[in-house]
Amino acid sequence: MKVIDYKLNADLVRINVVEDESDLPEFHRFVEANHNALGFDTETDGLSWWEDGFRIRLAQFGNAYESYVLPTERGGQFQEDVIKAVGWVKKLVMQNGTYDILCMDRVWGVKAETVFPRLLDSRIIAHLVDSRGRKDGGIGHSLEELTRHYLSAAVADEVKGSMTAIAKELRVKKAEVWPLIPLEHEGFNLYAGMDPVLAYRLAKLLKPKIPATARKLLAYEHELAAVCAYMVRKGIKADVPYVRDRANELARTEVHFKEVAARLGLENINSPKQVGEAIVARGITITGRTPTGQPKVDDHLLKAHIDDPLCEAIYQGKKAAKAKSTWFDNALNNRDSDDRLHAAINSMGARTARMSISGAIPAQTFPSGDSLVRRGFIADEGMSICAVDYKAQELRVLAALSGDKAMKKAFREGTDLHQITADSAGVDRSTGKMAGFLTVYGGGWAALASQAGVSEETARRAIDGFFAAFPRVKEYSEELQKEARRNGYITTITGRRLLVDRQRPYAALNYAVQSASRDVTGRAIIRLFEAGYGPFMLLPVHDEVIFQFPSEHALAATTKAAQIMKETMSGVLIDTDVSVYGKSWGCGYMAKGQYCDLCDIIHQEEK
DNA sequence: TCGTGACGCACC
DNA sequence: AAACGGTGCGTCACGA
Repeated sequence: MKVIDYKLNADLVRINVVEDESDLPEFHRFVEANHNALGFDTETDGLSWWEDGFRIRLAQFGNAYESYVLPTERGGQFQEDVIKAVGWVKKLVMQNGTYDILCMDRVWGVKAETVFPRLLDSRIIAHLVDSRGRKDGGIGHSLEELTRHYLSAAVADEVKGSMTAIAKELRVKKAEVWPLIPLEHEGFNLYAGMDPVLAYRLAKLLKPKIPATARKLLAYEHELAAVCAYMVRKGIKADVPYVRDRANELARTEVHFKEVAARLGLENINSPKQVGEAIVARGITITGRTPTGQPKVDDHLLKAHIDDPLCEAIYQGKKAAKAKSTWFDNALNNRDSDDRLHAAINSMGARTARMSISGAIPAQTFPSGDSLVRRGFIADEGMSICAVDYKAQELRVLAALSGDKAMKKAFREGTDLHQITADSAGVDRSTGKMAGFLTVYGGGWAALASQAGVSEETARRAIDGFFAAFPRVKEYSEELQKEARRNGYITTITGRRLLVDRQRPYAALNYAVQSASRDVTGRAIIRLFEAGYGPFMLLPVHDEVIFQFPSEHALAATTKAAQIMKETMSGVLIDTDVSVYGKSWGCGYMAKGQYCDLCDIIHQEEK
């Protein structure tokens, strides 16, 4: 046994590094003495846990004062004893436990279902205490950020710095250090050994800080994280030939337009500076400015001058390059050995707790107008991709939360809400629609004018018209702002405390609506799981859930799922829509008349 | 060389 | 009176 003593403020923390099998009895005694609750963490090869040959190099258990580091990479008794301890400890305190649980499931075959019920996640607790990231003026939710704020800045610096120093020592990039570092490296052992201690301490310290109204969310958030992890574990099959074809096609497009740009004297289409200069040189005036005062070169400008060959080349070239790398290369590079892709779902991503879906399946950014990207995701043999989405989820939630009579009535009777706004304001429907959405986002007439491309006067009329049609919405927003000014935070309908910036009280309405909507989807995901839909759920995307069902039962099963997902909030039905796509996710996004080579049919309906 | 901020763009 | 909310990611440009 190697012992490292470390000072955390006034406390001494002892890190015991298991070196050979004769050290294991002492580890057993430690686990037995602490079997009610222990901090836990692993150190792995990297982040791509789905790759063959991926290793869990170290596993660490600890309480507030002591930890044990075990070299699981050496397999045998070390790995076996860690698996036993993981199965035995009543409460496992982890920082972002989803990651370690997925690793253990994949690498060791420790079923995630056996670990999640005993997880206490310090990140979930921290989010319920203060949902803001560091950039938003909060503490943040990473182990380093939480340690720095709640425990010790010195320890945060040292632990973070230690891996940077080791990378330097080994002459590799920081991201490459994990598979290379020797298991017995003392700095690595220290870094590893402190993690479960910090997670354990943070959970203990932060749990009492959860606002009383939000305490009931703790169990729910852990369940939700678990169901999301099960979806991540399963993954979605990629249609590799399709994805490869698109990547190659986009590469050709990119090369072509880069050559066009080069002939016209522009070296780098991705450099905003170069692009700006080149466009001005062609006699085009750039009026827009970025927040830092630079000439604004964006989609809007390029589209306005799409007749200019250089503008067209920049626009098309950039678009192709971005699409290729973000969606197609990403998919090809992150497949597992069965050509499945595994998203990273952060079940409490945003400050409103809205989930984020990123990594190998950045579903949040998939183009919604066509099948280009979604076509690359296919159902398993004999299955069909299906989806249930909420109809105008945020507006229905707004109706429920505000209690606006007219808005509730519109949803009850199925009348067109945006037309009501349009009629009230004397504007066209699309402007009325934008006024509604923009109001939920806290926007005003100026934003509407620039976004909808209408005059300031029309924009003012549209916003006024929206509030005239739905007067309770304005009152509700004002009530929330008052609450935010008084307390510095609002409490959502589910009891979540959301801090509101003093300078932006108008954001309170959006927070309330966005967060309540997220919880509508979150509760639905748990109901689906409890009803036995777990094996068929593939991915949540904000206001929808993607499934695959056996093709012969697809419509019936999706319809049943849609029933389960529906709920009534303050008398407003948060209604759902059913979609049965086909063999690929893209089948639902195909244009009318477009032929689908997978399903071997011509699509009749436009999305 | 690496990390980070700025920017732009894909979404809900 | 007015106020554009929330993400992830790729690239460039800059500074430690």
